[in-house]
Amino acid sequence: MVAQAQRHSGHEHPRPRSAAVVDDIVGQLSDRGYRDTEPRRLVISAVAAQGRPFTAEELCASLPCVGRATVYRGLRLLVETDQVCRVLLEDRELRYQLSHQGHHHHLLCAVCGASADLEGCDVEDMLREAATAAGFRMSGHWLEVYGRCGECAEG
Amino acid sequence: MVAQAQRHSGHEHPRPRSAAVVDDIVGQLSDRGYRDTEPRRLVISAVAAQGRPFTAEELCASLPCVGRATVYRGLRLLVETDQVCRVLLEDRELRYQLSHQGHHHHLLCAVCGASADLEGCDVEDMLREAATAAGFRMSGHWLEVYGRCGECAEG
DNA sequence: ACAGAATTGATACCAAATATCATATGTACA
DNA sequence: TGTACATATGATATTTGGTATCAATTCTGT
Ligand SMILES: [Mn+2]
Ligand SMILES: [Mn+2]
Ligand SMILES: [Zn+2]
Ligand SMILES: [Zn+2]
Repeated sequence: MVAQAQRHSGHEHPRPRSAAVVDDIVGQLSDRGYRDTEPRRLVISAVAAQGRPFTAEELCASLPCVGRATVYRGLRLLVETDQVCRVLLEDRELRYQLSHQGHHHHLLCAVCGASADLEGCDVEDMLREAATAAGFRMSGHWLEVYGRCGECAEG
Repeated sequence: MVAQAQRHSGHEHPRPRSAAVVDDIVGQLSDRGYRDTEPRRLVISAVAAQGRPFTAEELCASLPCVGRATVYRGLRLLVETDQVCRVLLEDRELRYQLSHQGHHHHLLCAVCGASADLEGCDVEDMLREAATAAGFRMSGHWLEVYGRCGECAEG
């Protein structure tokens, strides 16, 4: 059974102790040898403040005091360390959001941009089997699911 | 059961009667009101000549006598009319290949770039169910499967 | 043929992202 | 507590992939 997990929508309440989230992520990075810098904290803080999937450019716009290159680098680092996951919209626009760890996929609302995680990827076995049947050895997959969230489906 | 379909690899023999493929596609386009033009035929012919997923830029390079805009427009038209399908690599590079009709997904070899179609998308029901459980109404999905083809898996 | 719509392609333009590289800053350690 | 030096930053230039313009050309139906 695929279970619904964290919802990311503009309607939810502000994340409790956003500073704690930042400290946690900075800590994880420190453990891996990455420095604790002011611009980095600003990027992480801005990421944590987003209510729904955001673009790199949106993040840049919300961080006028941080260089563009630094924002992009920070985002890449966060993705590489699994702190942030990438979300691909139907029009191929790339967005990001805080990761809730582990391999999972996204339900994306085409109307309001909200997303929900589909944790526990049950398609995995089916895909591996199909890949084997085709003579392939599967190493991974990418899946995004598009539709309308409950609110946007009404009307 | 997900079945293996057409293989697209550099190792296969040249497609028989490539001209027939072009005529067929031009015919389909004509039926929909699109004109039979020389540049269009050149684009279709080049598409049909590819042995594996190709980028728009690669196609442009192989068609120095056709304008870039025309190549892009031709490719877009072929995608819109389901003659060609889009393939997304792990690094987000967008490629194209002749479509074997209907909704399906791709098995992509990370080593040699070969692809195989997974026809009959059995994940559909599972995803719709999961989406419903999360309060979404699913309208579509995008799935790519990565790995190694039989040849590249050896060694 | 002809008219008129569709198509083309040179060019300009745009957005997203990366490469450069001189400067600034964090961290380990003497 | 200072210092050395690797790491990180950010202004800027560049690259990549793709779209908008628009005058000229080419199809297609009559
Ligand atoms: Mn996610
Ligand atoms: Mn395909
Ligand atoms: Zn919505
Ligand atoms: Zn291969």
